[in-house]
Amino acid sequence: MVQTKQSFEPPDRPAVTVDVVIFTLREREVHVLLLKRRYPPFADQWAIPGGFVKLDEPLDQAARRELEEETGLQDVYLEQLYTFGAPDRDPRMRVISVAYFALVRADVQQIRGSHESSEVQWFAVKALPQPLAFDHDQIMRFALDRLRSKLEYTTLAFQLLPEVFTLPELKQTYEQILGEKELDRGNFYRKIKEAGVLESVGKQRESGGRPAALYRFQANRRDNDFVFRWREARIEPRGEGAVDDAVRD
Amino acid sequence: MVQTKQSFEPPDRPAVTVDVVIFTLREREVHVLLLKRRYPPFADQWAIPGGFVKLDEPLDQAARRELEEETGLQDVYLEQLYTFGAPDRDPRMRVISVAYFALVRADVQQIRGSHESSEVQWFAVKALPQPLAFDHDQIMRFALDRLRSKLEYTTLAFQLLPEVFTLPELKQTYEQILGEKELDRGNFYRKIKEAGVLESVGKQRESGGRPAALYRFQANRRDNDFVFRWREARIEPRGEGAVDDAVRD
DNA sequence: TAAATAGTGTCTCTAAGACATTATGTG
DNA sequence: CACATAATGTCTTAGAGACACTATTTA
Repeated sequence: MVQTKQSFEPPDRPAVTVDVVIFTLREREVHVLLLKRRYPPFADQWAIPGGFVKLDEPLDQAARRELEEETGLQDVYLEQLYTFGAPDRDPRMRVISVAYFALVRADVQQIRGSHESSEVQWFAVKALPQPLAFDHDQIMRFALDRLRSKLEYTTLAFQLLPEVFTLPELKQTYEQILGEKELDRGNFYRKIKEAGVLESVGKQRESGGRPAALYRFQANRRDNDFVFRWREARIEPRGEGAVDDAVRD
Repeated sequence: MVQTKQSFEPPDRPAVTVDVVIFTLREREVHVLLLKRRYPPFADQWAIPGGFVKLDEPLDQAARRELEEETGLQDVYLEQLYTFGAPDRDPRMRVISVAYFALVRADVQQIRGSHESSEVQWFAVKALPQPLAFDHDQIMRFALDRLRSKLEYTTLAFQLLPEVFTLPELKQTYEQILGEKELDRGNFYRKIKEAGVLESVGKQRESGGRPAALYRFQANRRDNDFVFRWREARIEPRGEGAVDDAVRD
């Protein structure tokens, strides 16, 4: 940035916001948190939580602040997603939005009643209200695509589960996010176990049939290169272009 | 973004710029374009080209404009990289920079003498001036990481090569970007050919020994899922964390 | 003992990696 | 022919996928 010439005063400045797509697991299904707008534009439509970036505030911190305001949660997995800056995305003024997504553990999803907005609600990603306000449908698609593609080669899924979980639960989480296809139990267990990121917690738990063993995620084992890759769950490229390709705005 | 309450007037706004890391191939080596700053801050240091986003201008378009101003090129591969927004990244004021990277074909790298800045120069990525101005070292690292990781599963490399090229040239490009390791010729050719993205241009070309066959990239073949994946060229995770992980600013 | 769910074992086949061999140009 | 580089072929092996089988609980 910043050329050498011109007096360093940008003419008019766009506003900059941070939007955070917050994922969690509820009743074994992936959900996102949305707010209902009270005033125009897009009154009564659902929107991704977000707000202005303060002048002396890092972007990540702004995202964390939003997250904390809406959910009361800290220490959450947070990752910058993409920056959306179409000039007309907010009819009132030029707003550039740096989008983030967050993964919230299933066992701590107490939503603090937001002081800002009357209606805050978790929606299953399979049953999102349509359309969302602004360009939030697009942001949501980006977030889901990113989540899906990173599931393959990272341990992101563990960030959604409670601290202690069973392999069937983990498998179901993967299936939830990757789409409808059912993963092969044997192959799934084999891969996960070979990755060596699980710590057995010995206990058991009821579930109708044979109890499943409980595990904890071994975050410490940094030596592993977490590469889970399931061809069987391969995500077919979406119509408009690949997940992280080419140019968009 | 945008809450329901508060009067919709953000207090003070950060400036927003677009920075573009421009890659090309020169003398078989990967190069990036840098500008030398004439005035403080960071006077006489090299910087990634960039500039302010106009109030009614999409981000991508701002990036293309910068690219065109510096290189005179259009129709170039361009991809948004990441948004950098640390409050102190520019000592003069709060500047949020949306970084892009561009891949310029090797056969059209005539740099237009920029009207803005006296010194514009291509640097081999293996011999970059250090340190760059602002947080541009970080941006550069991001760009290289992204390029490397996407080489594995996309056809990005073709965007750097001239329209007609040989397999040895393609292989060398991969090697250049992925690091020092030499890829196995047999395995490389096999994978590329099996991907079915090459169109033979029959001709030959001198090179000391047996002439290599010429090929053209078959961009049209949209049916393929381009997945090149070389374990032999595996990129070892950098010290500070994986390419696209977790939180940074 | 039937139903339900958890967990393990095994076979096949693809494809990655290593490496040898052949092909085609020049001096 | 020697040399240089291009291109193809072959063997081995890891691992993904399919699927069968065993284990452990409740009704």
